[in-house]
Amino acid sequence: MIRMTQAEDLARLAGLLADRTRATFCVALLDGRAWTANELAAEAGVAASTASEHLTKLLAGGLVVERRQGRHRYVQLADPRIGQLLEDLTSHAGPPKAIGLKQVTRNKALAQARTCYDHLAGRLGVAITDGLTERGFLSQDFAFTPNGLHWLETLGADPDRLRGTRRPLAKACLDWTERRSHLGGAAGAFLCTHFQDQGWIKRVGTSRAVRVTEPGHRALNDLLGIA
Amino acid sequence: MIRMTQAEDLARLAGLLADRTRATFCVALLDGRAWTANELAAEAGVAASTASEHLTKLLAGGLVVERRQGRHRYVQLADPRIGQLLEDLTSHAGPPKAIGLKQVTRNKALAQARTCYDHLAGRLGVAITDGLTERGFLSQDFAFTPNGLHWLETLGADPDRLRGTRRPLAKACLDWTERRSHLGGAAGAFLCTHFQDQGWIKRVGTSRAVRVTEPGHRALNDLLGIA
DNA sequence: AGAACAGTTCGGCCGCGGCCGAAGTGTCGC
DNA sequence: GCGACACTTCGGCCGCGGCCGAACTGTTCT
Repeated sequence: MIRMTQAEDLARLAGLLADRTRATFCVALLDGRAWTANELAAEAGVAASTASEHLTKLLAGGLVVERRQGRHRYVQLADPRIGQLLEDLTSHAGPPKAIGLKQVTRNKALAQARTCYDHLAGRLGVAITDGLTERGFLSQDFAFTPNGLHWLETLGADPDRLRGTRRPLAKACLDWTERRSHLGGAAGAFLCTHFQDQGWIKRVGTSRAVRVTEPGHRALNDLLGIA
Repeated sequence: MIRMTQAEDLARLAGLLADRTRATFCVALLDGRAWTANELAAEAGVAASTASEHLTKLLAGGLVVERRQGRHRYVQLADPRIGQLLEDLTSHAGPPKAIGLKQVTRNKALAQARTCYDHLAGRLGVAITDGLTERGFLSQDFAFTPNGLHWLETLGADPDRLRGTRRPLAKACLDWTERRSHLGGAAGAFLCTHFQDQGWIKRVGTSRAVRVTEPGHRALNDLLGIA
């Protein structure tokens, strides 16, 4: 019976998500960030030891990948396709009633513009990345050009200080609503906080979605040609 | 914490599939058929009482719908989208290695032409249905016209005998690779066996996929204008 | 009416798996 | 070096849930 194993595989995969704590981990990881084990433990409200065991299972199941770095264990979703699958599942998982407009528009808002850890993702994130590339500020391999560094300075950034940390100045971060890379790294984080400080974008409620304000639309158009 | 409930919903949905027996049920139901409780119990190798409990859970979870008929409880997937979701899951659930070409072509073969219980589904199934409709053999509401009955007789069928059973002669059966209905019922089953007897189609290995032979191509073109 | 059959409910058994705290390993910073 | 910290391993507790057989309801067939 070959089909038996198919059912078993399905059960095993589903079993990984069938636990409150592991599901909480996965939902958290949907933001695309790499989380540490302790952060996830706190998010789900369980002991570190418990979280460690769950992460080992998720890893063995291939849902997440890890990156050991010093005494930290960073974990993130293994593959954009896993993120897609999780989002499909959660969209079916909602309460049977009220499948309606709210969820859809909420998802649309997230796809439109959201934060990914500390920088901008979604359609807005890739639009910014495209704008930077078109203007010759960012090279194809996600490195800032001299012109790009100057542009950052005009916004009030100090490239040397941004580069002082371990963190790379610019980094490609994969986005699965767009299936393309957007700008992460120290520069991505700077732009996100700067845009917020200027009142160009506003967080929607407590979610990860953000909204571009009226002045924001004008500024982004002037700066990067984003309509 | 609103996001908590989201994780809980995900865990609840996954929990439905996280059991060997329920997963076996769902994989079986992927053929689109409505199964009785006993059939499913036999398929999974559990007692009828156990199957009954599982079906109640799947029903409550909205994964399946039931149709009570006499002393039978027919169960089938609630929605083509559920079938889609299950297929997505099983494609991720396979062994980590060998994700390659084989699976893809296998799925393509299934989408192309397959059996759905005892009749034909997939692209071939809907092509046959279209051919019957275009030639005026089948009405829009899936009933055979006088011409259609005569056509069945020319193939060697006995419409009166086919109608003798409880089973409807023609029945619409929803197909989720095509997202349209194809011909089920006694006539659908007759055509499937007849095509096989004539050597027009051949089962691929032990799977549900079928392949149209060379003579089959010619015959189907002559009979129903299927290229 | 009686027998056969499909499905359901209930009680009880059993094992799996999630949880924690305590103790242990490796890393970083002073 | 020492303490602080991130994480892991282990032992033990506990409850949930899957499983069955037995008894029951309701339908169909003769």
